[in-house]
Amino acid sequence: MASDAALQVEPLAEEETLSLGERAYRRLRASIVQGALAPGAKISERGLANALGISAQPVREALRRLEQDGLVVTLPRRGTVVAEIGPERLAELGRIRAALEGVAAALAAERMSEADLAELRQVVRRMRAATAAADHEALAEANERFHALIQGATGNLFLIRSLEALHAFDEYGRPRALGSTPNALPRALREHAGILAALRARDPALAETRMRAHVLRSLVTNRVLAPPARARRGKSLTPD
Amino acid sequence: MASDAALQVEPLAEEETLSLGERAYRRLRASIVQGALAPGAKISERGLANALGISAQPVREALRRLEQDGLVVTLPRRGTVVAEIGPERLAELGRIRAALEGVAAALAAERMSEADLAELRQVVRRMRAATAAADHEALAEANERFHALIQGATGNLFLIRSLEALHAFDEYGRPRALGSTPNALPRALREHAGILAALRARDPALAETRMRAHVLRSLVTNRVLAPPARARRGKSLTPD
DNA sequence: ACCTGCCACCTGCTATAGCAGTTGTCCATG
DNA sequence: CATGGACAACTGCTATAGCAGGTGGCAGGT
Repeated sequence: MASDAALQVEPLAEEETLSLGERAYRRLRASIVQGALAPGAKISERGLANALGISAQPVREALRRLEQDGLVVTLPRRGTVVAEIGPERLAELGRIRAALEGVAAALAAERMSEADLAELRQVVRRMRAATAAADHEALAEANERFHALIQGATGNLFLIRSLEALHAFDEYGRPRALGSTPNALPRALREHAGILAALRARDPALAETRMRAHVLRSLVTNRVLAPPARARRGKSLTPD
Repeated sequence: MASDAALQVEPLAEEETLSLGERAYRRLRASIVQGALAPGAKISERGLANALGISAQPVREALRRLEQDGLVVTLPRRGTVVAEIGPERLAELGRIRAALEGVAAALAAERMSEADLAELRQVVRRMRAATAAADHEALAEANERFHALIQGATGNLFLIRSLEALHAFDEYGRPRALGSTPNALPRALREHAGILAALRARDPALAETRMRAHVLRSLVTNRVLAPPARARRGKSLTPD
């Protein structure tokens, strides 16, 4: 009787098996970047603890990690507050992310396995279809997979963790123009294809350049970075 | 257990006012990058705790932060082990650091105050004297201050924290050739002066290029990066 | 000798309690 | 009325205790 049931493998609920500290970390991070916790708001370990129905240690652990991410700042024995993140800080983080994704692409060009390259080709193929159908949801998912594949191919934990933390800022603010220019989709597709080509060619420098330009351009269309007015001029010293 | 002997490291510093978690974090990180804790070594929260004479919570907190840095990896309910960091991983981290320091230099070129620029000039002046006198110790200290000033000028917590974590890897391995080429010192001085010039000129692109090249070159002379075989293929940072 | 199942021990993980600074309020005093 | 100081109520921080899951070894059965 029960033996049959014992053979059944658990459905293994997806993400409910995480530690409380990890869940608190993600939840708090989401609350901050989504604006539910306004900048400057005071955070109390105990307060948050019984608000979440858990103990104070996991909360403290989460706050420490958030502090390392720069999302909160805690003054010893005085309190913890949500850090102020203005548009300029957000732009800085975007530029940092662009640089890191560039390095990731360079490393991936050297180390990526053929299997990963094959999956990447599939992803770009899905992107092409989604672009033609203007399926934004599928496009976002494919885009996520695209970058995750490249980052994962590096195998560098520091790089992956850092980019994950930066990725959380993507939905900061968020009245970002959905109705961007109609040629933004095809352009992004071209850029992705170009990155894939560089990876297949095992050209680290080219992959890095293209990836970085892609991320920067995407940040510009999302209004987090200002359009490069004169930044692209010759890099000569301007005499003062 | 066997890690008890490995815990004996430097007196570290006179900072007694830091939290136990913070001290445990730095101490453990130093033990790992200095090789006192060999890769693959098992770390027990309780074991470390009464080896350090403190409770288990600060230790756990430190381990979580080290995990985010990629220095340890913990399998839930099974144990925590020191991550394997081979030469290739070290090279990756060096390239990441070069990219991040480049971004820091670009941001500093835009935001740096005149006071910071003045101090930076003083630091370069000290470097020049130390280079002439071949005073390695003063040179290292000035170098530290040079980079710290630039990073601090960005005011970006994420950037500063990440670079601090990466900086810890500088003394990983460490049989690095002290008797490097005799022209290494003047070259480093020229590079620092060049970076300073770009910062004074408020040229982000140039500052980034020079800073990144400087860090990469320094990593090459320290034997953590392989010399660029096809070095004349410039990594153009400005996308077209 | 070999498999098997149980059990002590280990691990990370969480909760509770209490310490030590900091801050704000309220009453006493000039 | 203004001012200062002590007390109460916070805060982050640390220690202790105990839970749940995983591992290894030892005994008992085949």
